[in-house]
Amino acid sequence: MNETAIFQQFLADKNLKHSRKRDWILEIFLRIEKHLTAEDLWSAVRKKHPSVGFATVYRTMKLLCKSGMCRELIFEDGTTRYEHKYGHEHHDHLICTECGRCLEVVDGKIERLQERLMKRHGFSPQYHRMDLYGVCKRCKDRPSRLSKE
Amino acid sequence: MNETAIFQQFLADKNLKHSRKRDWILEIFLRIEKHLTAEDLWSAVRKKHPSVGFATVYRTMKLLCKSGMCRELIFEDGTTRYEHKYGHEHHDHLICTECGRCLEVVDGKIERLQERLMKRHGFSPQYHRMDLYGVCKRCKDRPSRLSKE
DNA sequence: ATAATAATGATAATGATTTTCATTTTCAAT
DNA sequence: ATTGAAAATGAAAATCATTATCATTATTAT
Repeated sequence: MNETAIFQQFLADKNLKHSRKRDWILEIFLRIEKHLTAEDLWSAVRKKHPSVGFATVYRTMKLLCKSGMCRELIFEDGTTRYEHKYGHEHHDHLICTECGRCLEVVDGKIERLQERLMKRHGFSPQYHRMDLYGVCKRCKDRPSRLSKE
Repeated sequence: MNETAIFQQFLADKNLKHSRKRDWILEIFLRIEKHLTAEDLWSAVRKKHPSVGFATVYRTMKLLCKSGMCRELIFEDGTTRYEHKYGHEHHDHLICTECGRCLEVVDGKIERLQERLMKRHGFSPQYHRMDLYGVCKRCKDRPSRLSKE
């Protein structure tokens, strides 16, 4: 089952209705492999479908989250962004503080140690979030960086 | 040098003025070893000093952050909270999803692996944030939990 | 004490998100 | 295809946390 089918199934299960606008929003969300704000997504959607209001984008994103198609992330700078979840199971983030580039990474050893750390403190592990910040190679090598400092 | 002295020094260095209200806010912030919202802190301050307005609390928290006395954290639920920074150098969080209890932890092995992971991807590590969510022992053992599920 | 400047409280403004409500769509039953 | 009930929608208003404005008050160096 692909993302669209799963979302349709989710709507059916909840006795919600299928709609063309939700299709459009999901379609465009899936096309863009970035961490988008609701605003970002709305402007992308409007280009093709100017009739879609921003409230519908917000409402649809909540449904996409519930259906497992996306995940809402609040970053250190306070922005709320959405990332693809289906087919991107669990991962952490490696974020460049210069250009904002964001890599999805997983490290099995760290995952195991996190679990051990929780258990050592008497916790039953559920989930976690790990964001690692630094300067990416591209930015480090860029000569323009020197003049900044 | 203690927190108060450091803050006074910070103000002096920036040619900012010392004030009684800032003292009160810092004093009460330091007394409460919890992750407080600005609202939480304001109500704690008002109990002793009803003349303090909320804008002053917000303004003072910004200064406390800049002076290294506190750190602003945005949690998964979207709330912005402040934690003590001085004398709590770097740590990660272990959060109970039932009761909200929050432990500060550090694991040297994880720290080292995080650094390695970043370097492997060409990043120069700067800082990171790791929040581990689970159910704490106290909540796990509480019989009232059974009836909830 | 004075003058200059920063700090403050009350209030207005902001920005992101959510809610309301009148209208339009969807969908299942005819 | 038509209908009717329920859900979805857009536009505007409401909300919530936070920040900015501005007239007044407090602090500090002189």
